[in-house]
Amino acid sequence: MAHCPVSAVMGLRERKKLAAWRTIRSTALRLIDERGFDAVSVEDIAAEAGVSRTTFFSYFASKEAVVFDLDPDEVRQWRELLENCRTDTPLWDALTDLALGLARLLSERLPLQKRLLEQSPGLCRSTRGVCDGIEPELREWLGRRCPDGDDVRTALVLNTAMAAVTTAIDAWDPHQPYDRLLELLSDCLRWAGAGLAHPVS
Amino acid sequence: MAHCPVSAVMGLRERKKLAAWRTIRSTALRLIDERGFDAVSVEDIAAEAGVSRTTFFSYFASKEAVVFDLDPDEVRQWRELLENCRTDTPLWDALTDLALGLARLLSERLPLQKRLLEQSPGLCRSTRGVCDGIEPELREWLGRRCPDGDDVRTALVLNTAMAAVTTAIDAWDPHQPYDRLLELLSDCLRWAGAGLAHPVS
DNA sequence: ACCGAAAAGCGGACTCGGTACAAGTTCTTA
DNA sequence: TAAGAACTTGTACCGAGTCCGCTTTTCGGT
Repeated sequence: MAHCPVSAVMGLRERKKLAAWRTIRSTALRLIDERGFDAVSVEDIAAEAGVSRTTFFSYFASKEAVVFDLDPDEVRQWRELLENCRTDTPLWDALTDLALGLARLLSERLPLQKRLLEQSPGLCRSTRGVCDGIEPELREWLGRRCPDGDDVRTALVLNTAMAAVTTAIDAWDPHQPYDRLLELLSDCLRWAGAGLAHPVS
Repeated sequence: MAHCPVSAVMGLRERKKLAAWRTIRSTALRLIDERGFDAVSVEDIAAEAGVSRTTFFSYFASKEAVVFDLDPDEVRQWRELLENCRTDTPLWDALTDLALGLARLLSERLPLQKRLLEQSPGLCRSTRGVCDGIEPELREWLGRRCPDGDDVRTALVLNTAMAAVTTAIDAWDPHQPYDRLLELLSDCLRWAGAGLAHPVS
């Protein structure tokens, strides 16, 4: 089997699993886009995707997760981004680069997610946001990078960076060009980095 | 009836309502403290408080709300804090004062809430946090104070301040003295105000 | 003191998200 | 090819949250 690259890397099982994941997700996004988050039940999604409700929950931990979870490919790329991150640049610059890199990575999915958020009140009230999925790994990365730093300060840096990213995504209108989002991200991170107590620079 | 101060201000109806609110809330906090958030159902709370499940939901919009909602008295004091806020001090200083004032206001309830959060995984995953209840009014206050400011920057200031407060509350151990929390709040707001890109000052 | 209106409380039925489990099916691997 | 792991499925169950029709309590005017 060594001559067949795909099945050498991924067995049939894994390939089917990924396919099912993507079928469920795309089905869900389509239905939610059509009817709104609250008007689509997990049953509907499962039925339309040709799986059982049980199976849906074996792929996604919650109904919101099907909107916000990252594709395994995206997770892989995000991990690469984290690993290839230079360690000699100042921390805040590194975080800014990561945020912009992530935004480029998600350029396909983010506009849709933004649209769904806007037209689904139930989704806004949800625990999760567009970029919450990456937080645990980012937190771990930060801990590795600042092993002997003040824990409170490290947590503050992370939470503030997340707040800046959230603010930028919030402020962005999905009808605007994607570059506008990158601009907002860059602005928000620069402002937060420079200090909100100072006047605009 | 004008000679009776209490019933002049609040009719029997209102007084009963407030009493019921406080009964439900204190019952809920006691049960949750004893058994943990996830092991107490709304039924349990309602039964123990001597009301029906329906009535519970007429007082609190969700199960989490019974933990996080502010007492009407606290809301009143918080509004006074907002109104009496000086308009000549720099914005970030005003926000810092508000945060510290709020923390003093909630000194009774916050340690308990923090304890409940620590021992109830279901509560952590919740949409709401300890200080989310005040956000809408704070946002409105901020809009009134900066009517002609850049919307994105204003949103960033608010979100960052909230992140700083959340970080401080997170970092605080309820077994520590309450002054330690005020210290953490002050530190986090100072750091965020000075800019996370700068070294510690 | 009484009456009609408004507000609050109640029980019950319902929807839906999420979990547990036991059985069946499909892939892997030795 | 057979044992066994991984995946799917139906069913039953729990609890949060909503809706509705009904009764009880409070309020304002007479």
